[in-house]
Amino acid sequence: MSADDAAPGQPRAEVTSWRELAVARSLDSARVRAEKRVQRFLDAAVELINSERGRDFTVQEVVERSGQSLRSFYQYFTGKHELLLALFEDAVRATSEHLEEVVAAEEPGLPRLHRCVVEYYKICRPGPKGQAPETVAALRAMGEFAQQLLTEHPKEAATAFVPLVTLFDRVLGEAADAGAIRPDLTRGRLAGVVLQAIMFNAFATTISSTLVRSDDAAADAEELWDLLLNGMARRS
Amino acid sequence: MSADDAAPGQPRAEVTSWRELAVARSLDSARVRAEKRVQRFLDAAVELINSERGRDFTVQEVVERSGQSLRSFYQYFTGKHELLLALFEDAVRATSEHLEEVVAAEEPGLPRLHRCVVEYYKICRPGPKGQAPETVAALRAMGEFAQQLLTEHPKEAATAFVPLVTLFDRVLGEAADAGAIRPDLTRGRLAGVVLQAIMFNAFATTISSTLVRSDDAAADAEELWDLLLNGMARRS
DNA sequence: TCCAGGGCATAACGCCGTTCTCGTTTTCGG
DNA sequence: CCGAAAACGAGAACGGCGTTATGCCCTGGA
Repeated sequence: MSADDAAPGQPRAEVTSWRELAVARSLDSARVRAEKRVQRFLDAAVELINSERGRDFTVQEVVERSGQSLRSFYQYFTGKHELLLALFEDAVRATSEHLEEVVAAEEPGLPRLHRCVVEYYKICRPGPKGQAPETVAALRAMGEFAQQLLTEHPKEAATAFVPLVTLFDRVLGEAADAGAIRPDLTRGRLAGVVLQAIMFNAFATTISSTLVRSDDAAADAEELWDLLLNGMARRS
Repeated sequence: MSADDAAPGQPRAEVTSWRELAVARSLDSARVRAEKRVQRFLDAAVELINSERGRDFTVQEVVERSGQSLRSFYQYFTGKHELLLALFEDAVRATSEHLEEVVAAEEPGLPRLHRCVVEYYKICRPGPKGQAPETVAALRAMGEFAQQLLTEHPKEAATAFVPLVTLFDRVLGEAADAGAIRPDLTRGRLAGVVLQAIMFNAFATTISSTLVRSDDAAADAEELWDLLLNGMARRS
């Protein structure tokens, strides 16, 4: 998938001969065409996935909506799994970029971390309220897939989550530098644990709906943040 | 499905005539037979589900392994979904009973809560180490289904989780009575949030495997407990 | 003995992911 | 502009799986 797979092994100086340029340009034009087609599949899938009865869309539907053919689909994706993976990676990337923008407005340290947690919670939480871009909203619908990916293909999952993990790790690092975070916690792991706690608590808000009921996403987000920050122990 | 659907609408005194007794006895015997058959299906499914390549077993396999027929299967279950639901309910029930036993040995309050959290983490965490009864171990393999259930059928999910939620709520209540828990947290919700945090962090340990790697389930359990209890904020 | 119901085996149906075939269109070097 | 090669579209076909339907056997009670 990478652009620079020209040299198949041999170490070679960066001779930019006209010949190579021509080849590269030819390959490039083919590649942009291919990428355009792939993108049409991805767009169609995104439309389907956050279209009310999403998530369990069929390959046929993607093909029809994208105005292409089944043959093309299997020429670009080895299967539905790979499409979902690409979708998920895009959603994670878009989400982390979105978070990056939103969070930049807060001052580094605890306020930024707070905003980060609450905003991510709101993105993951299902509900009609969502003016986020479609690609970001798609993340919501992929909770189930995320779970499956995390358990069945940990390697791929970890790769897909990299943008979000690094973002959280960075923001956590800023907060730690500001002296707001306990210094005895394992850095890298904390980001993952916090991310998971937010995601899955937002995805499934109803595990204790027999005891408590809530429709206030903002309040739930704050409560989760409070729990993550302060823990449940009574201060001594 | 219920046994007492004898009176189809009319209000009737509890006349225990011999006629009704006979009918009841006949129905009872039919019911125990039915329950035996259902149990055979469930047992077969449990065997399959924690048999290495579990989770995605087929209805045919369940039927074959149980030595019964497809027809019988669809006579007792409306579909595969219902089988999974029954399996899940059993797993939750068995797990909460198991936890109840283990936890009874600890003194009420924080120690019991700690044990509860750590033990539940170990049950949910995948891995070769598991001398827990089969029914309990089955819970591990149903992480994906739990997620699906939580998002697509919140009502059923909440019902299925009741035993675990009430157990955790009780233990949390004991700890709160002992003065170890912040009194300003919403009681019922806390149980659900804690349960979810443990479950999904145990199910998917690898979200940040690009940063940190760990094979020590006990240490991870303690770390999660520490985070839940004390939060990530530096003590003032 | 008879017969009705429960149960088994198996075929069949529909959905869906995936593969294959065939005929057409597009691309690209010369 | 041409011709070969690659890409593409439309749709049939295959296989797995959940679900339903059919036909036969075996048992148990009148």
